[in-house]
Amino acid sequence: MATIKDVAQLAGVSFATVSYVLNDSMPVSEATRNKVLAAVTKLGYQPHRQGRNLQRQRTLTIGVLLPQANLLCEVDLATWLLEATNAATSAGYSLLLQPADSQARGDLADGWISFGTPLDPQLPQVWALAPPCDQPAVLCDAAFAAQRAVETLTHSGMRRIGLITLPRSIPGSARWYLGYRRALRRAGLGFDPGLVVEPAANRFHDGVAAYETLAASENDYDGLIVCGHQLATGVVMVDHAKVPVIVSHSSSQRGISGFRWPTELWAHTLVRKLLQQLDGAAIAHRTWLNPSLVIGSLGFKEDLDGFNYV
Amino acid sequence: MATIKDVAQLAGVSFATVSYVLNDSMPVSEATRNKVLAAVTKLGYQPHRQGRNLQRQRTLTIGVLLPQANLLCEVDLATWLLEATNAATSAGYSLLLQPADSQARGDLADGWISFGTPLDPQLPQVWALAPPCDQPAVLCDAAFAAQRAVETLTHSGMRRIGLITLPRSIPGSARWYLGYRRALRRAGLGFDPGLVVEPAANRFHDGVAAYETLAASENDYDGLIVCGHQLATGVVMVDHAKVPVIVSHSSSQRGISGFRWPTELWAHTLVRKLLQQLDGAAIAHRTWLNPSLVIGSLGFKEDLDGFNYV
DNA sequence: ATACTTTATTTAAACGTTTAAATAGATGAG
DNA sequence: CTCATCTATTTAAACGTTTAAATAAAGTAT
Repeated sequence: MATIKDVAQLAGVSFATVSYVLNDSMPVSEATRNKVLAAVTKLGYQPHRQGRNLQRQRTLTIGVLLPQANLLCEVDLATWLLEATNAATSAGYSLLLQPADSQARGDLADGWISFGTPLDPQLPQVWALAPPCDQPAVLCDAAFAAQRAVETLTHSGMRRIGLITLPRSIPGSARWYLGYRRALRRAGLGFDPGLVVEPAANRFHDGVAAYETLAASENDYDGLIVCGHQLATGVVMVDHAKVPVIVSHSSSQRGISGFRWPTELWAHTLVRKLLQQLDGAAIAHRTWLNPSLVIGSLGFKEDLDGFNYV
Repeated sequence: MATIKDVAQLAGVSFATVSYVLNDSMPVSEATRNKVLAAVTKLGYQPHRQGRNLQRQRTLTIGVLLPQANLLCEVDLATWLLEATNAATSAGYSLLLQPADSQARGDLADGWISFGTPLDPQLPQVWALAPPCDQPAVLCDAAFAAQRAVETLTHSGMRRIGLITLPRSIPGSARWYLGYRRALRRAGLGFDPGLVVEPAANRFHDGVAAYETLAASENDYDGLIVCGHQLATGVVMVDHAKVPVIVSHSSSQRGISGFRWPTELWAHTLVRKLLQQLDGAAIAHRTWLNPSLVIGSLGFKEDLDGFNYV
């Protein structure tokens, strides 16, 4: 592995000059610059991260605090990580994984991000140590989705909207409920507890069970919202498409309406914001990213005329 | 952030002595050792990773090459990463994420691992640069699962076993097919192409379609194997439980038999092996981890007496 | 007591880089 | 021709650690 000294020797200059060329931190004559660059390419020289960091007091690394369990069932952690990695890499940084409950964060990274939204009151307790409070707040809110779903249905004339929530043990579940209630209030509709079913767990057949509970009850509903990928799969399986259904995750599986979560954009934005913050820029206090509703082809669009959401 | 010099000063010794105490690399008298340790705890000193690495030529970091798409549909990348992180952290290492197609790997990490199995011939082409060929081979093979599934069914007297494979576009799909054919051969059963259906894609309703194709064909089958989580969900949804079914992923959703993939153990073992390799130990050429078959309660166990797999 | 060994500690060099300060070389003004 | 000014380059210190080599202090054999 070639060092800066090898480059300097080959180019016949001092290694400080090489550094100046590479960092543009001092004026260098055209002639020497060319000599240096030639030597760099010839040797395939790449600056040594550790050595550079030692001086600059920068690690060129972004830490990711990884919770022991996937906190956010709206978004796929793998996709999120991949996109965060891409964003970091293209800025010359790399991503360092650290368990959220581990001790030493210290000087391993210049800044820390975490996978999760600070909105849910349940979330903080998952972090053993203090949460990364200086993380730029990029928010992607399930309450928005719930609200949007309700609005979509009420704009189309529905008045009694059923909700199959996530079990309350799941972080983030409260946001769905919150958005649902808020939207009902704003639409001037009353809240009927009989229209809300909370499944026992977040699995396929819990969705089926919840759906059957709702259907068997005397509560009539003319629209339905289902949270959670697994639950929704179960519901869609047994649903008779009598009323419009909106699920938490758009899926190509069937023509059901659902949300597309901006996972990639979210990760990307979070990393970019952090980098800006590290550069000393004052960043926006909060950035909101909204899931978008994808209208399906099945049992909904056909029933509703004048429907203009995309 | 306290440095080793601060500790040395407080303890009234040279900073080399501090280093010796902390690394046990030279004999130190009991008295000074105590003085040093007291100073360390008092200042909350933690050795600076970068500085240490510079000298040791070790980064104390393991790189993970992250493919742009999840290669292995048997295993959840998030779980894998989390466990790998835990394993690395407990050994004092951290995990660094790098896109598989990025250029500079160089000196960012002491060793590299990747998510994927080197068994499938399709896999290498996903890596833009050379695959991390010195990665310890910890293998978790879908062919084994397929084979085991066939054996389980044939041991119970089934003779005509249907297979809903993964689409061949998906890396790893070939392993299922391979194991299936191998097991048939070993069981002395002929191969009937009519019993194998390859869905168009790896989605819920492709599973449904594949199942219906198989059911509608004139080919009778007395057992069924379904690969892929999504496909299996679809199949299970429409299956009438007439014949025993084994799916690729055990799931608590319903009492269907399926495999549990040792994701955590896999990640853990891979990291441990790499660390041993870095320490200069000669490690086993290949380590095999096998998925275990979880027998479900539905439509299978009841039909088969004398069933002793767990 | 002197020389030799052993043990505990310190000094100093090294790792690969950046960067402040020093120096050399050229240019221009007096 | 000398001095000051500017520019291009080099020297050397620094970052936080490890570790080989040097030193000091003590113990043991002669």
